[in-house]
Amino acid sequence: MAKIRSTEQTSKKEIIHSVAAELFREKGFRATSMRELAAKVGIEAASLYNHIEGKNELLNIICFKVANNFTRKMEEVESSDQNILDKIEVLIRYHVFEMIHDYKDVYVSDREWRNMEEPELSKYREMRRSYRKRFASIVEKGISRGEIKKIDANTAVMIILNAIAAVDQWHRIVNKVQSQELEDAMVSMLIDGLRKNDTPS
Amino acid sequence: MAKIRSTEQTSKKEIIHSVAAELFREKGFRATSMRELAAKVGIEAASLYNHIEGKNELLNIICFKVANNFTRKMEEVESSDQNILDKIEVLIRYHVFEMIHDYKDVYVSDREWRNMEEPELSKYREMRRSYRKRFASIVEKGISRGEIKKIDANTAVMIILNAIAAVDQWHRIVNKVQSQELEDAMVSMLIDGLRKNDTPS
DNA sequence: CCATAAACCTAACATCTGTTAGTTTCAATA
DNA sequence: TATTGAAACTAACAGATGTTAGGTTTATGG
Repeated sequence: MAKIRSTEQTSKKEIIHSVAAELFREKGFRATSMRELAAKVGIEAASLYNHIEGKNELLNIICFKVANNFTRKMEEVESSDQNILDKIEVLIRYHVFEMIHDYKDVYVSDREWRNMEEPELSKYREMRRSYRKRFASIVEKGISRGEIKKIDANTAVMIILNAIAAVDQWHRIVNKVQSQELEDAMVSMLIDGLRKNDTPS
Repeated sequence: MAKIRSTEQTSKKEIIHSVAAELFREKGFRATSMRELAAKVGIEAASLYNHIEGKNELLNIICFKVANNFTRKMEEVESSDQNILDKIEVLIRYHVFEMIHDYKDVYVSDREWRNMEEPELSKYREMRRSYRKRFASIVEKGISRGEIKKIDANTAVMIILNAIAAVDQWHRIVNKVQSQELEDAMVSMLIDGLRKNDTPS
């Protein structure tokens, strides 16, 4: 049917999405042009539109894919019967895992979501808000049960999420340090930061 | 000399810089147009050029102002004779302080510096790299002295800096929680996360 | 081997971008 | 009151942007 009907394993559409995520991460959504994206894929800009709807769609798909993953995990954690600090540890480890295995998309969804347009923008904002709220609820339960030191739950969640969140140097560090070691360091610092000090110095 | 020779206290140049920082923070550097900036200042786009050199200059000034502040503080801390955990606490408190009192600029310098052009871009990158390296050196000394748990120093610095770094919700949280309370929560979580557990559970 | 249709191309559009040129305005000064 | 000069304006530039229109290539199924 076409020059390359459907490439070996990954379709051209997938390639475009992957290259787009890479460029969005590297230069930002606004700073990435369709001509640049096309060039990196190996075709002309106009040809992109045989595979995708437009530039905005590329960003939308990235953002909602990531948001859905985290929402799904949150539901799983909420319905488990672990104690609070274990729940938080599971969430932290999941963030690190996603960061390592889906780096480009997680980074882009975290830094470039503002560039979405309505109505997707509002929907994404709401998912983000909801996730943080549910995370904070877990922390608050931990405080009331005495497992977690008295601290503002929203602040704690903000600290945790940002600590893990997108860093341009993340992948560089992953290559130096073992990813398992990184995950443990993250958990160690953040969980110990939450834990109530039974033996204050 | 002119319609408004020099406004009450703040010059028009200062107003432009302030509005620019606000827009850059809210929408990003690339997504902010000179016409939009001008409209918010209350003049035409071309009139901006009576006060500033261009769009890039606006970003350069913001980024280097912030970078210089942190570099200065780092020198101060390095030459003090506090113990390691106190040094780190001072740095964390300074980050929080800057974040609260110079929110827009700190946020922009953290998220939008990529949009600078050479040679400023390289210079800024180097300042950033240097700051993190010096921070990591402090952490490493803390580890070798046994004040800090064994942890990869670069990872720890990355966690700390990102935990504090630009959050869109930062100022909203500041309004709810007392800023002093926020600072203490930050220090509590991050310092306890570093501290060596003498009494492991 | 021909019809098909996906995938590519070139050309162009309308709009937005940062910036410059040249002109006008007007309060302060001489 | 005439001169001055900062600060504003209008108009326009040159280039980049996302996207569309319309024609061409190419591999395949009948």
